[in-house]
Amino acid sequence: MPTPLPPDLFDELCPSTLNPVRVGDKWGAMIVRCLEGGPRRFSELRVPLHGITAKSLTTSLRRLQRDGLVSRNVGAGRSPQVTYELTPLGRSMIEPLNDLCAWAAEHWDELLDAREAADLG
Amino acid sequence: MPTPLPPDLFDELCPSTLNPVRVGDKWGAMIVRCLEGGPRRFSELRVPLHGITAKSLTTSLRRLQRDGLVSRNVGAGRSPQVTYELTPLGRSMIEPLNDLCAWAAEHWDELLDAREAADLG
DNA sequence: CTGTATCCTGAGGGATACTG
DNA sequence: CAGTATCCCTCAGGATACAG
Repeated sequence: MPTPLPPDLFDELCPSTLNPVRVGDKWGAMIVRCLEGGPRRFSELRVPLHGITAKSLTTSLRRLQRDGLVSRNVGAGRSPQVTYELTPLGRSMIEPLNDLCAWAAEHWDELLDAREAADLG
Repeated sequence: MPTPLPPDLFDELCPSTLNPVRVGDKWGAMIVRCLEGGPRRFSELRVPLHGITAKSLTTSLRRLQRDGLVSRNVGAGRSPQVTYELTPLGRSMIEPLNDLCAWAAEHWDELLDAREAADLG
């Protein structure tokens, strides 16, 4: 049962981005986390990852599919209806991934402060 | 108290690489893990990360320094003696990072199989 | 030993336009 | 709606040579 996606998951100042810890390509970890709540449609994923182009999202999704983390399911209607979903393997990644995100969130201020201090000196 | 570094930490087929899960830049996570055992010298780090050029290692180390994860210490001798060490912040990252590495190691075969199957079909 | 400087190539990834 | 096609540009990062 999907829960609503946040409107703006990707924000340079948001700890959930895992910045400066990037997992996979630029969007990989974010997409996995977006799928934690359940299957999502292509256009639905673009909202929280605001700024992502269709091309980039496609590329990242294909990459996750290739590694067996995400599955692609095509609906039966006349109009396109495609959902993406975590595979069991993908779901198994959620816990350690969220833990790393939690670390980033917890130490976010320290990371920003260190970076700011380094950029001054 | 530093323990010996493995001679070949970076291997495309080695689960410790976190491939296809890349943290930070190409070498960031590997370096952090190399420093888990204690302070290391520049040239010492190049061994397990075999293949890394001085330039790439410098770049990655500077990046980790900038984020406050690694500190750089210059020895007092006449000849250059530089060691790199995890900061408290860097050490706090070890646990979630190792957990993610453990996940990759545990599911390594599945990841490789999925990739191989995808590349065939 | 610990880097820096320079060159070079490929991959990442955004913008835009177009398609079934 | 869910992509694909094309263009283009930046940055990561390897090779090599050189320096303090």
